[in-house]
Amino acid sequence: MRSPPKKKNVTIHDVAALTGVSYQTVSRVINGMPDVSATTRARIQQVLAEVGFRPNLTARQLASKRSTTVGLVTFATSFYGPSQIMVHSEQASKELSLTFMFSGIVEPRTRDIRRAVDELCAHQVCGILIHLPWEVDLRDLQDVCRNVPMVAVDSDFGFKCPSVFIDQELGSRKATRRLLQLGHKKIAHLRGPVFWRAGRLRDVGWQKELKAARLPLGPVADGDWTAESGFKAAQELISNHWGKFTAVVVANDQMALGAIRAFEESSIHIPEQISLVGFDDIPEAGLFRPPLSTIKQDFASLGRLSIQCLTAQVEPGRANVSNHMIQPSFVERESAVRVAGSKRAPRANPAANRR
Amino acid sequence: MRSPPKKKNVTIHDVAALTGVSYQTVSRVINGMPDVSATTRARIQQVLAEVGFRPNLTARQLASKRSTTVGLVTFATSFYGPSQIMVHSEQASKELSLTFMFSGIVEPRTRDIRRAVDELCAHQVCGILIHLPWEVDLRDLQDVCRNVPMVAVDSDFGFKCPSVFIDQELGSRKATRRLLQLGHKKIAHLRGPVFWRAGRLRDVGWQKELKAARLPLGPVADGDWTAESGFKAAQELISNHWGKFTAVVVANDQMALGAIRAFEESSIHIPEQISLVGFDDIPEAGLFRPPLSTIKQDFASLGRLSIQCLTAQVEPGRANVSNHMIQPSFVERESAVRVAGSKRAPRANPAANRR
DNA sequence: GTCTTAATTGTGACCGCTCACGGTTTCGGC
DNA sequence: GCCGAAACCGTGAGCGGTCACAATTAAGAC
Repeated sequence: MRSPPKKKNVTIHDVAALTGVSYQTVSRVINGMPDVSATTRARIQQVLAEVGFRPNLTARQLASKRSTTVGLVTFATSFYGPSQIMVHSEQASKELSLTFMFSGIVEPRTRDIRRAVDELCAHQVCGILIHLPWEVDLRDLQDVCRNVPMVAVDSDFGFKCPSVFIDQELGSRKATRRLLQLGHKKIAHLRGPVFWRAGRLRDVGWQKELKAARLPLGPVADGDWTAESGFKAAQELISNHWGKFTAVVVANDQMALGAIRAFEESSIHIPEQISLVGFDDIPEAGLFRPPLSTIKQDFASLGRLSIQCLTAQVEPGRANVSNHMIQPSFVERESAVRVAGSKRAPRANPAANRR
Repeated sequence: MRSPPKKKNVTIHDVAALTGVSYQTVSRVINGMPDVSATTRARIQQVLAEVGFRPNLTARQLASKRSTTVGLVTFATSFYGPSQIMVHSEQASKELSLTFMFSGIVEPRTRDIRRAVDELCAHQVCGILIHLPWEVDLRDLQDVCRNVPMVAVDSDFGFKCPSVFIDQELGSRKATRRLLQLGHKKIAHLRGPVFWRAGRLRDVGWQKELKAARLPLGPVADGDWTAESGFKAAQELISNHWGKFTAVVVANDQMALGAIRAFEESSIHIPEQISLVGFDDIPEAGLFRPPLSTIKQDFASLGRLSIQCLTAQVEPGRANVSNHMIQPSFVERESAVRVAGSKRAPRANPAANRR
């Protein structure tokens, strides 16, 4: 499991010997410090390149007590959101030339999370990104939090912590609102799991938007984010609540795919009979039948802001517990149309939005 | 960018002082070494827990010249395959309690790859996993390869290197073969980009299987893995090659989704008129309309084998340039059926395979 | 020419830990 | 009562860097 003693790497002492200067001078040119004459600097630089010197970052980290590594702990990486977060925060850290350490956890139990955080801390990361899509109470992790800079990425633990969110509730409201604009009055909801933050907040958004419009809540069915669960939930809606809705807000695009299939199997036409809007805007959403109107989350910004929020804690102006909030946007396609018998025609040319 | 001097962490010297023993003794109990009396061991262990001691892995790594970190460099993480590889190799490394470092690259140019590898080496990883879906010639990276253990994950550079593959060609042959079994004689191919290894090999597999059956190659159209490109490619097939195929092997499931839509827009029924088989078995494939018959790749095994292959290089029995090959499997659903006017009925009950 | 100052370069200590030994005890055996 | 082997515990060095100085040299100033 552990690698054996390495074949020797070249060290600054080696190049110092080769150049006939002291190791400190070599260190200076490596770090671009002043106080080295142009000629020796050039000489050293040449040797550096020749021997392919690569600084030992663990040694540097140990000596300098500074780190250029960030860690991410996350969960459920097989889903679209978490995996997007992973990819984009890595990219963002790369842009700032930070190395990226990743620790996935299988079950969001406190001890597993603590283990992941500990592992990262043991490696002396300069900060930790945490994305926990479930709503878990991590108050007993608060001590760890104070020990190392961290930011919650679209996650909410029981305690205050610098964080950056995508406004799930707003996204869901936008979805519902569009349906409202299209004249729908009876709007159902295919929920994600409500012990997921996103699941709960999207549910809340749907509710609030309907309440704001002084409309009753439509029927609800639950899923688990998968297409299969969307299929089943839609069947449930059909058999138990048929006639009680003309549109449905679906918690994510995969479930929407399953739902579309369920409606089709019951010979219910989308969007003629039932309008549908999804959430996520996965790359395939534009090629569903019909192309799916949905809510787009800007994960690239999320990643970038998260890293910025982290580095901000580390640099001069101390930890301003900032709470960024990113607004998702509505993407119009063809799965949601004006309710039958309503006046205005649906806006937008959906064909342009296939992708 | 770099974190400032940390607030002091507890070190083995601290706990040594607290317990009244030498740092070496503390080190011994931390590492579970013998030669410590049960009583002092217990005492130290207690203090260890009390102060929440966390060994500084960078220091340990530096002193011991051993590492427990593996690195992955990869590309195009937004696609299904690469992201699966990322997730599963992380899980596999976690199972062996190795820490996972990740370095994505934006463009598979030699210098970018070299930079990523260098970064990982600088962090003294004990080995590197490389997944490069493009076919790039990395022979001038060979020197680096010799410096640190590495394994190619479903990738082929210009030089010999321990590696583990999924047999793309076989997968494609299996897809084609099934279509053949169903009586199809004119089989088209919606290719992925052929500068991707998987794209090329799947193309080759399709060709070889047809040749083995002494059948002519059907028409071909190219895509770029996206659903949108599959849509366009299928349109091309329809307008330029209609009548010249009764089935099509599609290079991945996303493209298949697009293709299905294209056929449907032209009022061509799947599978009654055209049979289709995809590649990847993405979680949604079972909810396509019709549910997609496809080829499943076992990424979990790929990840596990990759890590094993890495650690094998590090441990006793030296680098046997092993080339594992994982066989993908055919998943029967409903998008491929017996060609019209052919005898036997299609096998398997597709409904059972929805997910 | 000597002194001051700035520009270079070198030295010792140390980061937190491991490694290879070197000391003490303890205790049974004769 | 002495010896030797366990069993236990401690010491010094060093991993590959950085940091805070000290030391040397070069360049001006008078």
